[in-house]
Amino acid sequence: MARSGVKRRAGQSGSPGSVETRRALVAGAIEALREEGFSGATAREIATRSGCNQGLVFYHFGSVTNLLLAALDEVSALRLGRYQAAVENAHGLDDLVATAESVFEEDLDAGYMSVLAEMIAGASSTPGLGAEVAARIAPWRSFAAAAVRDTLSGTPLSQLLAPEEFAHGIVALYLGLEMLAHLDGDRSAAVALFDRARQVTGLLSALGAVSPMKEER
Amino acid sequence: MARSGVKRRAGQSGSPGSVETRRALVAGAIEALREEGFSGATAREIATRSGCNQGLVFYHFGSVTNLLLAALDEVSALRLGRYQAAVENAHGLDDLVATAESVFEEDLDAGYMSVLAEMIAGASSTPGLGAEVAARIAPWRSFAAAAVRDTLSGTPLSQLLAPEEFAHGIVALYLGLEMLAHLDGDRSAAVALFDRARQVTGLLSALGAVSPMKEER
DNA sequence: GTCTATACTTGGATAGAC
DNA sequence: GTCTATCCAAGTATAGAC
Repeated sequence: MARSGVKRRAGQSGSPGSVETRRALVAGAIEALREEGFSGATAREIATRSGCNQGLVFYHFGSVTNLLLAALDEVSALRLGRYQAAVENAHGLDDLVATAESVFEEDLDAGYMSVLAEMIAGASSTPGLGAEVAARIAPWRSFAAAAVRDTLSGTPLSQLLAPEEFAHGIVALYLGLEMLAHLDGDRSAAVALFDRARQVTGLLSALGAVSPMKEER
Repeated sequence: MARSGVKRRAGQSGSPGSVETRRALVAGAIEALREEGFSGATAREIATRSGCNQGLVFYHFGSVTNLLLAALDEVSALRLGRYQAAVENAHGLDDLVATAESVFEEDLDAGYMSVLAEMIAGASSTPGLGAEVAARIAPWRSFAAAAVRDTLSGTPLSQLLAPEEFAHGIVALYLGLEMLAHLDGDRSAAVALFDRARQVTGLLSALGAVSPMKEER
């Protein structure tokens, strides 16, 4: 129903329908995680959403957990690329916050952060899953740290805030905001917070605490 | 195994063992949510941890979901009381952050925030659960808002930060920090963040942006 | 490579004995 | 009020036909 495309005929010619099926399953897993949560992302649910058979989950991924991790990989890579591009185009702290807000809303719409949140929360129920999920979050932490470092470098704030610590806080805040927004289907509180943050950074810039860097280079 | 007490003999005298059993089940549910996550908090798992029979879950609470909500109620009331007491005893922004840190670590040790996080994440898989959980989080938001309001009132910062917005951010940050800390079993990043925050608030106080209020009244 | 059928397990929920 | 037994639905996983 929510398939991204019509499935190819099976066992045909040289072109492996395998790739198509794997894609469909991963897409279905993302959808299931997003809409039904970790405990609702079962092999049968995913198979239905993928438009393919339940047995294929195990043929291609060996277990539901592995498929969910593949889904997390997919989402993580996709979004990390998007964030990196967005941050690169942002000039100064002000613009960075504005960018953060728009990408946050993008995530909320597409439910990408939900996938992450569900996997983190679900990790406690499956032995070994925690480490796998943690490994997939590490790049996010370094990404956020690099962004913070770049933005603050050369400003007085860099003396006050350690990038790695700050980055961890940002990731945590994102996660929490998305969970709360998803819970009651109301993103207004999160949006208001971003707007307020922009006000504060605007003020900071005006006070000269933060120089609008990149565009002056 | 992790029972808080030995179970009383059943169907005895006038004193209702019912109360005891309900308590045990709620305690077991909290434990299960904390250690096995939402999807691992099954009737059988809870019953085992409670030291009582699986059928009693349904006799006393009608469904597993209802029991989990009762567990959330319990945890929420318990912790909200603790937070309120702690914040009342805190003087000024500095002390407030220090208090926040110690209570955060308390939560982490006892796994109270885990219960909340699991219920929020798990809400997506059970229709109607989201609203129930949201209703139980509302008091936290108001509490945090009141704390922010009290602390900032009369300071220049109160012009800049709206309590409700800020409070929402704090709740989200707490939630995110606890999820990340629980994921890799490492709270050091969160602790470092709190320490840094204390540094910043210390600096703010020194700059006179925030007056140490309550003790001057 | 995909589908159907099926074995096996676990979980929610109820009935009836005590 | 509690326990045992049991039903039924759902989930993981595998075997074998196509």
